[in-house]
Amino acid sequence: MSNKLIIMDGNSIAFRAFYALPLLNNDKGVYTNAIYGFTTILLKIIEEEQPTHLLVAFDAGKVTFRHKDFKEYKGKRQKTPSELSEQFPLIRKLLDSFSIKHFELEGYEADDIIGTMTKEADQEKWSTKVYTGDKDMLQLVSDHVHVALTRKGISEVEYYDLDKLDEKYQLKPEQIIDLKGLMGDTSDNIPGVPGVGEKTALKLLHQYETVEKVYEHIEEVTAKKLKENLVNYRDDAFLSKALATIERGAPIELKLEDTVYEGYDKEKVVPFFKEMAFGSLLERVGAEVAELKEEDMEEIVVQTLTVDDQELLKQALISPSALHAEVTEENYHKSPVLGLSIRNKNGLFFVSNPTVQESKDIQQWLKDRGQEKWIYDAKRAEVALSWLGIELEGVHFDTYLAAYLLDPSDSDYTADSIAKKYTGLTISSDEQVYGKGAKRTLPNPEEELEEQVIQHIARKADSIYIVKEKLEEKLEEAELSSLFFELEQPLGRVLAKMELEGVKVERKTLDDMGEELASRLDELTKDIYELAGTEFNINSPKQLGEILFDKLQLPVIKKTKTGYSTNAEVLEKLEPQHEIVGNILHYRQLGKIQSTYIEGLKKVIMAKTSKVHTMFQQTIAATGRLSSIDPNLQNIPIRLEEGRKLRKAFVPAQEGCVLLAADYSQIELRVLAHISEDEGLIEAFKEDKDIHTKTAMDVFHVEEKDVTSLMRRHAKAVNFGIVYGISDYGLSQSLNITRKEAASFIERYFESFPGVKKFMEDVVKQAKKDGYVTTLLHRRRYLPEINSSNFNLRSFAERTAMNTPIQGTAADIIKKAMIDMALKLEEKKLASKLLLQVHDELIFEVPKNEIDIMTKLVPEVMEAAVQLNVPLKVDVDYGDSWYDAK
DNA sequence: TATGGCACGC
DNA sequence: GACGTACGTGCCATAA
Repeated sequence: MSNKLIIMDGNSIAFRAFYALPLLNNDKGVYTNAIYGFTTILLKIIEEEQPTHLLVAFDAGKVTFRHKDFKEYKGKRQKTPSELSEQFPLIRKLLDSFSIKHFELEGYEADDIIGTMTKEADQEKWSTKVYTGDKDMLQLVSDHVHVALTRKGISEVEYYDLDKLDEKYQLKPEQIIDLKGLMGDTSDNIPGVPGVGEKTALKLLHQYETVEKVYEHIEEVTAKKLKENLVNYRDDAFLSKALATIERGAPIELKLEDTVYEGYDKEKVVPFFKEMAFGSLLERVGAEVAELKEEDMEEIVVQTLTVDDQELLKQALISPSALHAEVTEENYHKSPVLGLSIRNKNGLFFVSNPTVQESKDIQQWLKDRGQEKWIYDAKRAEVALSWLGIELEGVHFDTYLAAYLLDPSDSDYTADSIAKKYTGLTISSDEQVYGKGAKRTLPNPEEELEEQVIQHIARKADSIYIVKEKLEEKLEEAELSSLFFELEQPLGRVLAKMELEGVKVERKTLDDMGEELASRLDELTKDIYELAGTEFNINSPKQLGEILFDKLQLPVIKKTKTGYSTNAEVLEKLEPQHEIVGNILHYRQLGKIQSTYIEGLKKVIMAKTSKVHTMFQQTIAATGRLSSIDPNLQNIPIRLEEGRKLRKAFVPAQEGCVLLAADYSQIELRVLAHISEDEGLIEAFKEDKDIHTKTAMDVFHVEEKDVTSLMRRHAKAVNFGIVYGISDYGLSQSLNITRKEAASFIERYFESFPGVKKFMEDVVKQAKKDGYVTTLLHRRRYLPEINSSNFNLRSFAERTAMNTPIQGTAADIIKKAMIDMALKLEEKKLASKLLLQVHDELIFEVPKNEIDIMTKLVPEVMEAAVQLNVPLKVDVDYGDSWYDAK
């Protein structure tokens, strides 16, 4: 078998991994992100390359022979953050556990070790590949030696052989040194020639091949400034070239054969992964240890309730009890309930679906609000049971919502991970029991369940019973109890009723619109094919890119990582250049309406009732906002008339009703005025000024009458940026201006609203100190990256610190308003119903005889949801469809 | 089946 | 040493 050697540039890969991944730490508080990333790459290499020999080279010592020639070498480089340097010993330990050779040599860099080893390997004609993030290494490429450069992220790499190098730079490997000699390298503090970047350097090298030859022909260089710089910085050019040259004859005792790799021993790797808490990687190396199957778990005693066993029913149906309803389908509006489990001081009980349906005792207990229940995802249980005609009341504690409030940035609130996270208790996940993806098989709800499934369902109630106390304590500690008991849990009930009520959507209206769209799309398609001179899939960005930029030779504005960018922003710039572009934009617009909204909505209308029943997700957004799925009713078009017409299909379900929409005007900016106590902003809202115009007046120092529409548009975008926490880059994108200009807009905004500036500074400081930010109602969001040494991660966390109190408080307010409104409707015995929430807007179905009272009541209640130091303002309108309630 | 590009809302 | 920029949902195409 032929030899295959892989050499990893240890420092470079570790750096890459460190900066590509968030600062993970394991349960001991040790940072592990670089180790984790390093391990993923390593596993990938082992799997994909199947090397016979493996070596990891590290830098050693701060001073290398390069410093003798140039003491500023790597001078400007910031010192390695401690969060990373502390991970290096563990990376070595990782390699030891894999029985992989690693090597370092005092006074030399990893580059030189790699240079020397690859030279030997090349002579022996070993197929060799170097994994690194350092472009310099491209100088090592030869027939036998290839280089894999890490790209974005950690696992994406780009492979270089001689052909690829020629294709990309039209250079030979040895010319990489010349390239760097001319252009320098700021990260290593290698000077190069001022004013010479990659483009110029490549041009020179394509013409003259080497630095030496460039100087031999220096008189031929016509560009005056360039020639001057080349002449003046001649020494730097040669020095830089020397510094960039990788040593290929370092005094290394290591022999090629010493790097032999014969596979790793699971017995050694598994303990290390466990120590690092690399759960997912354990699975990847096939550690059976992680596979806790239901049948392997200790069997627990579960008593199955029957309709007649009064004695057992008496034990099971008490207060308080943990209750779990196994609702298996993702969409709980159309899911069976496999059964219930109950855990209390008397033990653990299971109730099959037929028993639930039959037993009046159980149903009575379920709807008795005096019988306290602890539950996981009460809304799911309530809605699914409700579709079966069974009521659920008396939920005192929902572990799902509690886990969300305790850490709203988490992405996994499955019952098993909550149990694991808060009590260390291991129970099976649904995936382990039912399988996932195509292999997911759910038990037939008509048939008796297997013991394994009953155990699984029972264990969930068991875990709820155990984890509840812990969660309750934690909520109290984090001052989240009232948010939990008075806001989030009651809101869950309100949402359940909204979802169950559903919204009527007229299929006929959608059909008609769909037909018209289809024929217009047909026309557009024909025109586009005609203009393109060929038929292609307009929906494929890849094919579209080829047509626009290869065939029609339109200028490339932006690239994505897979090819040309063809998004609306790009197309709008190209629109004047070719007739086809406008057609494509229009096609996209109509196509979106057709596929996502017309066809998408039709799929989810329940035939019987003509209604759609969304699911409001209460644990997704870290700011506290809701989201809506299946269908998403929070993104129905409104901006453009063609899409807005869709709203005509959303109508009252009941005869003699209208739809009423009430939206908060500028709620986020009012919240900002309140929190920041900025005088100018407060006054603007007290006087109910047009806030964007007011912003423009202050930022551009003009009178109201002199505010142009452009100024207002810019001011509006700045306000938008403040509300959504976008960066100067984001603002520059949305206004199509330079980043500098955007930054100066933001600066001028802060000058005009000093209170806002102070708030932003204070909240970031506070977040750095406490590690989290809060909203008006104490919602909390942790920002572990706010003290990161990584500029990007830190900046992002800082913007989040500024934005979350604003957006989160707005979310608190409308949630409170929803609860208040639900109470009001009940109290006043009104027949009006709350149907939808769209972040700052509530939609009701209102009988005509209640229109007068509701148009008054809804704004009143919404505006009084909380008291701020500026008024809240609500606009209201109603009509025969959502379209007409504008 | 997973991922990327794109577009809709706030 | 790298670099990517409110969020969430859902569609389509494409690669794996």
